[in-house]
Amino acid sequence: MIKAGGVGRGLTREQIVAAAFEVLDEHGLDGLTMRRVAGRLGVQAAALYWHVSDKADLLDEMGTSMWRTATVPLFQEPDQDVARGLTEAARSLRSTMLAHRDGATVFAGRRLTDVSLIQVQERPLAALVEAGRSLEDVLDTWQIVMHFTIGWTAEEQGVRQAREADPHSYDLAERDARLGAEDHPLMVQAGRLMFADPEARFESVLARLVGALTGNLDRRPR
Amino acid sequence: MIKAGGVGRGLTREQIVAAAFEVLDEHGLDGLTMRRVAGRLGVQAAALYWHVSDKADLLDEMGTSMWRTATVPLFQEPDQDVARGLTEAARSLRSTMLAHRDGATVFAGRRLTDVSLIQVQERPLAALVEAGRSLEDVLDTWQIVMHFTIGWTAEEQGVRQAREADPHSYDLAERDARLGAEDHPLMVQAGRLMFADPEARFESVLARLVGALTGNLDRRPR
DNA sequence: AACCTCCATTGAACGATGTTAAATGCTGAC
DNA sequence: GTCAGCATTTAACATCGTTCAATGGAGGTT
Repeated sequence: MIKAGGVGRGLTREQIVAAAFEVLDEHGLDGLTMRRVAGRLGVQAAALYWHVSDKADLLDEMGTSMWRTATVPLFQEPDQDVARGLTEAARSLRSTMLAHRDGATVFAGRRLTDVSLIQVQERPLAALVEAGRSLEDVLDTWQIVMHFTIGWTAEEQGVRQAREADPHSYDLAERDARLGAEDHPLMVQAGRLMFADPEARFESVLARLVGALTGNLDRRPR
Repeated sequence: MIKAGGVGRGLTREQIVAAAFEVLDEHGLDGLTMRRVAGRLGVQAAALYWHVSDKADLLDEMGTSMWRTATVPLFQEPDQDVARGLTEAARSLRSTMLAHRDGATVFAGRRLTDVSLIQVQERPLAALVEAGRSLEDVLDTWQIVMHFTIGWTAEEQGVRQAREADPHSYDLAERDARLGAEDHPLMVQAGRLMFADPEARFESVLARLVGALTGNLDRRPR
């Protein structure tokens, strides 16, 4: 039997994770089964358990992998501009989550164990501290932006995928009717805002958040 | 057979949801099975499917229920103080999620369908708008705080439960060793900050966020 | 070249899960 | 007292994660 890697010699954890992402993108999180992952590698399901202790272990590794690719840009020389550094990090995290079906859900639930991923944060944090802020301050800012980005993207992706599956599901007129449009004018208008051009809206809200957190004194956005 | 409700008359969706929460608190999200929920009601698993179309449907209903109790305080006459209104909402949401095992995970993943829960937001949003802000502005603020709270609480609860299961798992000394303490002084110090008194830390970060979002912008024209 | 050892995978099975279909019981209206 | 239809049971299916003994094979040793 020819192995997917081509080289033929035993599986690796990375190959399994890669195959798992392919299955995820194709069948979604509910369709991500050990047998399917194994099948894609030309192997029986039980073989995976030599390299991976659990399905949870595999999912953790997937989350870790996403965090790894999301933080790659942060390895570049740290940005002196605090606001821009935060913005870049948030953008990168969002796009890595959006790159995979159910990516936000997979990422959000997992616990990242790999120490190197914690170590990654040393440099960007140091850059912020050097900019004259306390560590606690920097930590708060960092975590606020990260958590906001994860939560935001999770919802954005949920809406996206529900729309792809059934374009009718977020139909505005129907929403208005269900809502009782005349009694809830604000929510009607809010629907217009929330479901239009997610890219632009994320950028706008992110700019607002980062601006508020870093003190947008010299900022004249756009 | 005596029904759990006591009245004996057919099951209700609410009873099922209540039983599901009991199972959730006792066995966690992984142990939340249809048979166990049914068992707690003195009923066979298949009986649930008369009232509930799916397990996903049940989970959605659970999320909706949590959102409902979280927004109860917002029904009181809307707070004129924008900052305090946001703070109250965030606190309420966090404590509802913490009230159930894996509560944050259950809540975060779900899609809320019940229109009344969207309608709830009309009043607090109106209060904010009346305070002289644009709807878009208010919506951004609201969503930032909500998403931050969800993401933050999910992580907080993850750490909490991991510690309960194995107090060793977040041991600081061990963490330092794994990290390479001398090479990552900031992350060492960060660990001290992050894992101490979650209650106080949430309050502090929330105050910081709400302050940044409302404080300097309150009087500023958009 | 034959042996042996150990790593990696197979084959087969187990229990549990979500879900469905038909059969059955029960209740309230007539 | 009969009947319709709502609600539940019984029984089964496919599939899932996971385990375990058996097996294959590659590489070093003799």
